Amino acid sequence: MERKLSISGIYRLALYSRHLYSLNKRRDEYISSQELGDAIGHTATQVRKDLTCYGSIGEPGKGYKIEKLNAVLSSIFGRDKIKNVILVGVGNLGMALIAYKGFKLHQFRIIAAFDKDIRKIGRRIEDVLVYDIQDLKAVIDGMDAQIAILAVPPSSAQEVIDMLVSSGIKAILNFAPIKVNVPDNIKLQNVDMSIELDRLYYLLKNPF
Amino acid sequence: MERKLSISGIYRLALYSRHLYSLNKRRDEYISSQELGDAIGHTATQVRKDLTCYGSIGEPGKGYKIEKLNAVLSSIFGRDKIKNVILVGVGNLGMALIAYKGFKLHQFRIIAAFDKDIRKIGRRIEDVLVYDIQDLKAVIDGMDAQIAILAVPPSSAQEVIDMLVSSGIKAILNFAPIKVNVPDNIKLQNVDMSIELDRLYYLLKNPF
DNA sequence: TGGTGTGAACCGATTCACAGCA
DNA sequence: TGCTGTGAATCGGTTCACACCA
Repeated sequence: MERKLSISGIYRLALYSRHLYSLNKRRDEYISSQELGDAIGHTATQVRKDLTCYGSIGEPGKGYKIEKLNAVLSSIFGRDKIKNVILVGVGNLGMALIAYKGFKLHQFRIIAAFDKDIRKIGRRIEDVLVYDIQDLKAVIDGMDAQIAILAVPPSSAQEVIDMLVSSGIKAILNFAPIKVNVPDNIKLQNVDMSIELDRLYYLLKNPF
Repeated sequence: MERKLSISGIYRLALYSRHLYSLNKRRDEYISSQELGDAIGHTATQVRKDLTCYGSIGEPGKGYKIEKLNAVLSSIFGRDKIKNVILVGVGNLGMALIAYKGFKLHQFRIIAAFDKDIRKIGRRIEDVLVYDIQDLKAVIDGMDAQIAILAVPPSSAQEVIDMLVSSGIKAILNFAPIKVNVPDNIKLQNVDMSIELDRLYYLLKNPF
């Protein structure tokens, strides 16, 4: 049980886990690092390096026992339990996120939404109730939610982040295209969709 | 005009560009690598290294002339012109993307949307007309669009990608959580929102 | 003095090469 | 023979240290 997994290693681990999920019903008992690598677009060596972080799961000459590997990865990503998530910002993006099937598929469940717009508060979107952002702390107090998705305009992002942190949220997925600050002990992941377009445009204009 | 910019370097360059935008009206004529670095969360050295890729823009003892640096970065990211983008998949996410202000802000404009659902075809969402995906090639033939945003379910992602490629699209921003294959000359950028949650969950459970 | 530009050193991640086990 | 596990080599990106310029 080493502790030597790069940031992109986590990414790959999640991809391995998903791939195993997708071939759940397959008859083969084993999968090789080569096949797993091909499936997600990485080298066999890379796969083996990543996987040895969690002990010697593979068997020389045979490969990785699918059931066993699946169990290990599922445990790492908590696939066996439902993970509660809250959403702040019920605009277009927020609503799309509530409806997004991908979260449910991986056992993430949005259990509450928050907004500051009176017209939205009290509404129910796909079973998710929208609360007043002012009641954030009170509402999530009894809920076991450590992760928040932030889909508010850039102008109020930092303010809401501070509220989340003081309400006990431990990890934030931020969609606001702005640099926000969080204390060291809070995990932050930014998704900036328009900057991805910038990158594509750059690659388009600067071929190499 | 070196050609030595890492993949994350492009990212940072876009951030520099945005920061300059945000202080457009500032009186200072110059900005130092230190200040620019602080603003986006990187070191001054990193900023200087990144910027020298595009020639000696800075002035020793003074810093970078904002106007000049802004012009260089704006040119790199085509901030001066409107860039046409098409969207495929008008579900919840697709609609949210059409409404997303961030794209407009950076001069990306969605000029056409496509879906295979009869009920959606012909509708107009925020000025964007939804076409039949079957008509993809014919519709975009006269349009100057090289970038596509893909927001379809995983099951049809690869099929649509192939259509996009054969219709002349050169870069794709893919929101479908699945590994898709494109020819070498096509630029691809994946955004997988649920895998970001996986990562956050991992960081939460494996503090280091 | 204050700040850029840049070769050299460093460091972390990936790849190579191969020992060892079924 | 086939495939894992892993030290060693390599690669690329970041940081350091400093020459140089206003």
